[in-house]
Amino acid sequence: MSNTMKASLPVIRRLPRYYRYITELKNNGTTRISSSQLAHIMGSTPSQVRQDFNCFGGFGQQGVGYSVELLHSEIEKLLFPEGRLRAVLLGAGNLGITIGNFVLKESTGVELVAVFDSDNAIIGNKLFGMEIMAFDELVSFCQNEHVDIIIACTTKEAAESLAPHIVETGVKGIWNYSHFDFSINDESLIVENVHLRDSLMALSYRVSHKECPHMQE
Amino acid sequence: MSNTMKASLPVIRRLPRYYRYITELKNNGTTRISSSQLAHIMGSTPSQVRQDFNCFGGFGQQGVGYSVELLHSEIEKLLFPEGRLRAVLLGAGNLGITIGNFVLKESTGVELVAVFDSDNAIIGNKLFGMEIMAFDELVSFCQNEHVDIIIACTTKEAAESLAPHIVETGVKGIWNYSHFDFSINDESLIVENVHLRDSLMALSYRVSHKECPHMQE
DNA sequence: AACTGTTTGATAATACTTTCACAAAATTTG
DNA sequence: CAAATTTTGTGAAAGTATTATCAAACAGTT
Repeated sequence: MSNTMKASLPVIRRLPRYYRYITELKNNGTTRISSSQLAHIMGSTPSQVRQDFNCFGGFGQQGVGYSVELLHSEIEKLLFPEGRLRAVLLGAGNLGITIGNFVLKESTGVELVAVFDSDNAIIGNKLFGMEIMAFDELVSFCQNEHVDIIIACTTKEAAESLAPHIVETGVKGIWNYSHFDFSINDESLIVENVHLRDSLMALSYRVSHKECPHMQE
Repeated sequence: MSNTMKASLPVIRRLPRYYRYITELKNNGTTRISSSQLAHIMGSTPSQVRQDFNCFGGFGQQGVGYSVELLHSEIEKLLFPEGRLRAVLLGAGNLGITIGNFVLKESTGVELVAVFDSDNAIIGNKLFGMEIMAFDELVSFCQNEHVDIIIACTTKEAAESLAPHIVETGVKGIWNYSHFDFSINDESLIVENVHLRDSLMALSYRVSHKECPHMQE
């Protein structure tokens, strides 16, 4: 116990899925699970399950398996170590409203604290019980209100024009739905892209070239 | 010219981004680009650009570089070789409407041909100019109307109950927004997951553990 | 028409991820 | 209470993906 190797990105990406299934198991009343059972559920291998958990110190017990309860709480601590993250939404259009709703209703670890838009016609309107603010107010708001992440649901152009000010806001991450790629290596700023168009195109390619790799995503 | 090695998933995932930037270059009036210029734009390396394009036969010219026009049309052919794919939307809720809108307005390679939902209160209503159909009609519709992909924007439960019928529909792929993992190894059926919650959690982890890998997504 | 500088395509080297294999630890059984 | 069984943790091997290297190909120049 205590192999302090750093988690790689593939491991981090699997963590939420572990969390999803383990939460389900916990709600089912399952108290224990082995790496092979979990691998079966996850569609991976027992080795990978053990290797993955070992990145974080390995919370299993030899000969016994893993305690569902412990796994759940440990992974939760990994995903949300400092309580809920404070997020602001940029762009109150169709997509922005949907994502905002999603964060409010379906996300336990993130709370939405403000909404911004560039459209004067809707600035000042209420959305999710908050007054929509103008983009000019973004930097000072983030600085004063300790915002952790920006959720970018704007057009490519809006995102591009906001990009130079992002560092000033002091946020640590961007959940990016815009077609703009925030400068990929700003160090200290983590960008998680959700490029819907790219995802759909990748599907299109794979569907059209069926002999494609059998790798699971 | 003609190194027929198969494209790996990471390469396929980069294709849409190449396409995005190359479309931009084309619209800018740029006619030629070198692997190093393109790598700079993409945030990758010249080696990777050349390696990637070589998976598809390599459409550059030594000493000269790549023709933007040619690149654009070749990648387009790779992404959408058989014209537009026919898609149906499952779930006409908040998310479904947003994604449906996105496909209709922002996607060139995919067309939306029908919408389904389980809620009797909205079945029969018009959405995007189409009448919302019941889930029971899904299989026969897909069989008769040659549907290529299903866009799943339903609840986990709805997706789970539909899963056993998916094979019957004869679709080739699923663009999955539901919290349900369609059985990962159905062979012949390609699933592209857009797990918003997982993506947000991964961001949360990375933001909270800033010493995390500097790998670009 | 030869020379120079550039840039690809292909192969080799490096780095990263996943899988394998087995010793150590715990439980169960005779 | 020892032997058999289970199952983790870990280090090594195998498999992928990325980056570096370099010869061959082309354009432009004198």
